[in-house]
Amino acid sequence: MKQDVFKAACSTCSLNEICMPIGFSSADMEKLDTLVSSRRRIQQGEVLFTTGESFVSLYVIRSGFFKTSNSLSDGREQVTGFQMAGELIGLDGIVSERHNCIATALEDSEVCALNFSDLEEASRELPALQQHIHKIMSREIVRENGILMLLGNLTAEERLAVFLLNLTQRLKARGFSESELELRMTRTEIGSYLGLTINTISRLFSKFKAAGILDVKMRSVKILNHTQLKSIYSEKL
Amino acid sequence: MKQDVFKAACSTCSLNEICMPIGFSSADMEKLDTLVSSRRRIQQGEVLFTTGESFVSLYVIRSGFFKTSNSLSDGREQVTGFQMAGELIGLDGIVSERHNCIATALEDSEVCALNFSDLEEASRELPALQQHIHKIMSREIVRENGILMLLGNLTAEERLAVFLLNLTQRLKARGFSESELELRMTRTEIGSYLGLTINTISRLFSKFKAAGILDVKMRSVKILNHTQLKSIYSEKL
DNA sequence: CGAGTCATTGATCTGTCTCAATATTAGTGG
DNA sequence: CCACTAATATTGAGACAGATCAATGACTCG
Repeated sequence: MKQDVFKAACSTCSLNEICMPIGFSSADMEKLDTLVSSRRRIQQGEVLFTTGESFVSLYVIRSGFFKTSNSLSDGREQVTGFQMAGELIGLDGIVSERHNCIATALEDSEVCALNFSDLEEASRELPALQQHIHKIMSREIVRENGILMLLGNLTAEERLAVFLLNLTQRLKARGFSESELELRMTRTEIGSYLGLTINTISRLFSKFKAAGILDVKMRSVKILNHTQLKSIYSEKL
Repeated sequence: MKQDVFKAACSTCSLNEICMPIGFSSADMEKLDTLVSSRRRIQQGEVLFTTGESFVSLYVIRSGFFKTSNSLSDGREQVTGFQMAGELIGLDGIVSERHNCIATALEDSEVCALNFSDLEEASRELPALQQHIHKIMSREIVRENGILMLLGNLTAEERLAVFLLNLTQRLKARGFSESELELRMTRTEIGSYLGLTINTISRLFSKFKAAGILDVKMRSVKILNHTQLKSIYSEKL
């Protein structure tokens, strides 16, 4: 099962998160179609936008996988999120009208650009769209709250468990297996996201493997014991 | 200099962040005044809203000081932010229509409740308001990105330095001294926010004091050497 | 096949936590 | 105004999770 073979139909595609909030008439849908100003293909490793660039559009991932990150002047980076098909990137650019992070494709991807001014205009006429935008932004705030909790309170083991469960849950919502996944990111990137080092991540994978919780072969991960993985952190959350 | 003696006039008051984005006619301003459905006084230690409560309004802090936090089932809490006059709380409630954190007053405070449905309705007619709301939400996302960076990459010393500089900067923007401040939160709360323990915070204050950077007497902090405080982290950010 | 990137694993080190004792402050009622 | 109590803060000693350093192994791609 691969993550890069999504269909293009709107009803099943990545856009549905933003295009299809409940309560949309087909007339509304037509209006929405005009918002998608362009589609872009982004190759693995390519940067969709970067810090400081002027902000024009939000991007919905149509297919593929991205990371968002910030970098410190000493070269280190902080990964702030991983996004998959159907998810939106670029919200952090609104406040200053400049992008505030780096969005990098972790596999060959396709995105739809949504001109933000147009989106604002359309949302004035479509309350359902307006509400949807607010909810998406609020959801991002809540998501980041969750990571704060993770970085502030959880042990390395717990963090990796939460990370894997979150990934598989999102994949499941997209119709993929919840027990097998192909990691799109390096150990270093996972580590940065979780506030840990590559060594610790690697050791934890080995540990989980030894405990019979996972089967890990490089980027391919199989969850053998879902219950046990959950129990690693579930007493706390 | 105290933080609880803000004037009530709209032009200088806490509301100006949301009420006064650039480009507002006085007719627009009138419409905005109707949005403020109620004012509430919250005593120190009281909870303004808590996780799970149904979300109706955003709150602008008119005077006082709040913390927002989440709690884990084992009793520990993660402080996700400290808010002062003019700042907005409650954005995390939009997505699920339930509040997603606990907002606690750290001193006697006064807030203005903004009914969110009314706000959405008004923003359909006032593009400047609409844009302002989007920017406020985006700013919150960027703010949290900054904390992720802090928790993921900085040492304890650097975290406390960033924390103090951020606080004084915000106080300065409100007309207060940038070198003297009265902490409204406990060491434990600072620790939770920065992903550290009370012991570490206390030790750091002592260390900064010994180094001549700060003068600390319980909750009252004086910054003696701003440059040195900045230099603790500035090479990285 | 070779070079480069990425991952694993061991040995050691260190920053921060934990535990515990003590000091300071704030609040309460007599 | 003072004693009593609870909450908060400081500080030391020791422990430990995760970092760092370094060597090796595995995979990828031209």
